[in-house]
Amino acid sequence: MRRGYATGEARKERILAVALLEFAEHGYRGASLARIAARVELSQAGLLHHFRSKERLLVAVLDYRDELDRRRFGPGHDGHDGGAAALRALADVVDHNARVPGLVQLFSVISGEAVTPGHPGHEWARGRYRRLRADVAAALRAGVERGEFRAGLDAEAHADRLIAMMDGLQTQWLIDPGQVDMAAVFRGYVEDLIAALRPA
Amino acid sequence: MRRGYATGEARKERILAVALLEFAEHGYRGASLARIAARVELSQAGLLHHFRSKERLLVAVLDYRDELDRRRFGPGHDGHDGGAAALRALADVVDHNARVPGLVQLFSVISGEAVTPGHPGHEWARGRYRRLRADVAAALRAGVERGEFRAGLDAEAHADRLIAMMDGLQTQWLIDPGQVDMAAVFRGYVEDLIAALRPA
DNA sequence: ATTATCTATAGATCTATAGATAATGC
DNA sequence: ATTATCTATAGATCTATAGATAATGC
Repeated sequence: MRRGYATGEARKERILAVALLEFAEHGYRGASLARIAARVELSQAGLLHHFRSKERLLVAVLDYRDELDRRRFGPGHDGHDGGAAALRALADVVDHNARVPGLVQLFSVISGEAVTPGHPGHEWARGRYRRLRADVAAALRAGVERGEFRAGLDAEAHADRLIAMMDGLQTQWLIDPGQVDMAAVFRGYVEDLIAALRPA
Repeated sequence: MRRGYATGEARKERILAVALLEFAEHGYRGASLARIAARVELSQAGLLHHFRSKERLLVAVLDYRDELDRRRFGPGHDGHDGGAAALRALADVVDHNARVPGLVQLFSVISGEAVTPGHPGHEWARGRYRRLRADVAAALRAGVERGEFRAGLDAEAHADRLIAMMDGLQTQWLIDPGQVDMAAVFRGYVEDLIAALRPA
C-alpha cells in the first residue's frame, strides 16, 4: 500500500466532506456531481477520477461516516461495557450528532431513500441496522448479566425499539426543529427504560 | 362546483393511485412523470393536464392518502374516545398500513426526502406531525381524565415517542422486512406503555 | 364552452467516458 | 509509471409549454 500523492488524499477527504453535505441536502438522487465538484473547486471529470461513479461516492461517504460513528458506540468503547451505561452512551451519541451539521440529515434522507431495493444505500442501511441491533442487544444482555436489568427481557425487541425511537425522533426533529427536543425526549425514553428494566 | 366529465375524474383517481406507487418506489426526485403517464396509458402532456406540475401531483397524492388515513385514527373515530383504546387503535393502523402495498414506503421515503426545506413534501410532513402529535396527546389526556392513566404524565413527550416509534419501526421494516415484526414490536410498546401509565 | 388528449419540442439537466496534458514519486 | 487534472462531448434523461384536434356537457 503506497502512501504518496498527498494532494490526492487531501482532495478525497475534502470531496467526502462536501459530498456529505450535498447528499444530506438533496438526497442521493437529488445531489449532482457537478455541484459537488464546483464546491470542491474541481471539474466534474476530476471528481470522477477520485470516485468512479456517483454510487461509489455515496457508499464512500456512508462508510466514512460509519467508521467515525462506530467509535462512539459499540462494545468496549466509551468506557462503558454494557448495561445502563451503554444506553446512556447511546443518548450521548444522539446529543453529539445533533451538533454536527448535516449528519443527522444525511442518515434520515438516505435511510428514507434506501428503503427502495436497488438504491445504492440499501445494503448499507441494512448492515447498519443489523450492527446497531446486535450492539444494543448485547449491551442489554450485559446489563442482565450484571444484575442491572431483570432476567428474561427481550433484548432484540428492546433494541429495535431503541433504534426506532432514535431514528424516528431524528426525522421529527429535522422536519420541525422547534417542536421536538430530540435529545431530551430520547434521553427521557432511555431513563424510563432503565427504570422499567430494573430487577424487581 | 360542476360534476361532469366523469372520465376525467376516473383518470385522476387512477393517476393518483399510480403516482403513489411511483413516488413510493423512487421518491419524489426519482419518480418520472413519463413513467407515471406510461403506466396510466396516457401521454405525459395528458397527465400534466390533470395535475399542472410534478410538485402538485405529489401534494395531491399526499393529501389524498392523508384524508383516507385520518378516518382511521383521530378523535371520535374508530369507536374509541381516547385512552388506552386510542393507543390500541394506533397499533391497528400500523397493522393495517402494513398490508397496503406502497403506503408505508410512500410515507417513509417522502418523510426522509422532505427533511430538506424546500422539498414539496416539507409542509405536508410538518403538518402531519403536528396533527398526529395533537391527536395522540389528546388521546393520552382523555385517558387521564377517565382515570386510565396517571395524572401528571407528559402527554406531548409520550406522543412524540409513540410517533417516533411508529415511523422508526416502519423504516426498519422496509429496509429489512425479515428482521423486524413491525406491528408486533409496536403493539408491544403500546401495551407496555399502557401498563406503565396506569395510576398507582 | 369546457375538458381531455395528443405530438412536437424547448431548454435544462445529468452521468460517465475519451483523450490530452501536467505534476508527482520511485 | 502513476496520479491528478482538464476540456469536450455522447447519450440519456427530465419537466413543462405551445398549439392542434376531438369529445363532452350545458
